[in-house]
Amino acid sequence: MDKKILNKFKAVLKKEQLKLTKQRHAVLANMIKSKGHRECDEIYDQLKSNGENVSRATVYRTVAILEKYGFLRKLELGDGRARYEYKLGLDHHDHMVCIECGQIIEFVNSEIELLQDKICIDMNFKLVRHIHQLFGVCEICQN
Amino acid sequence: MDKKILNKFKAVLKKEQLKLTKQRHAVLANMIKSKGHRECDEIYDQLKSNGENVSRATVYRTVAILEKYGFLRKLELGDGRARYEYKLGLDHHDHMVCIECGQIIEFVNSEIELLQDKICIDMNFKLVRHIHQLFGVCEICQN
DNA sequence: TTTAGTATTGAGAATTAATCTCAATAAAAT
DNA sequence: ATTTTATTGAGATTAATTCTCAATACTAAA
Repeated sequence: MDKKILNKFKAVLKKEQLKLTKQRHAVLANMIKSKGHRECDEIYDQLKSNGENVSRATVYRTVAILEKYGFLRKLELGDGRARYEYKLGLDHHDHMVCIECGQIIEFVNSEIELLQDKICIDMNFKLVRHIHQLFGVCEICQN
Repeated sequence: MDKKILNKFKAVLKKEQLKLTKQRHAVLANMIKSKGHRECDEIYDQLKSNGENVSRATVYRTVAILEKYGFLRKLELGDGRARYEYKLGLDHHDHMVCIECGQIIEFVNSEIELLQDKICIDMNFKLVRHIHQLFGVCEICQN
């Protein structure tokens, strides 16, 4: 794992009086390696098949820590399962979701981001995070 | 209940070979009356305490129909419970959610809507619905 | 490096929103 | 009024997630 990331993780853990365990390391490493929009069970299965010993409960717990400290972003796509994507140091984007095939497409629009910030300033709302998801039919599924 | 709305509901039901039952009427009437961002259990409890006989299962079933045909909008605020708001004939808005007190504030921004439409056109994505939620700390909770 | 102190883990139970089942019932069509 | 068809309700079921707690693994201090 990249040393900078690992050091940041160590720093966060120390600050919060948490310990760096094999399991936590494995979950973070796995998220960094296979970028995507991933369910906990998927992460769990993949670690298992790599022979790494991590329980489902620990995956859930770790992913929550990683989200809290900005390593991961949690996505709720409305199908009852949370997804996580690695985000540390990457540019912000939002998501389009195809309601036919489930494909997730990323989009970026800085104008929208600016307008969003402005709304929050105007309404004296301290923005922490946001969700902007477009649901519809992707190019492929339209044919 | 407003006659226009009722007639539209009747038309939808007929087209889908569904029947207009006391229960369906009660759920719709309740949603129209008490506008807000409502959980199914809340709707259920309120109907119960009004002496109206509707089961939890029927509330869930009815709310799904009403969403499908544009009477209601479903909100997923990331707390694992779906909310519904009455929307028929009302202007579109999105939501800010205070992560301290849970308050839901509505906001409107037509510029963002336009940009959003443009993105979809550019990417050849047929937009059906969208979610745009801002999570942060509201004015009151900042003090 | 050993020990003492504290946090973490895993297996399975518990929780919880939402959905499903199916016999009894109610609405619509004839 | 009768027949046909959809709906309802009670409770069982599902499925994602969280919880429990004894056994285990990390960390810091001696």
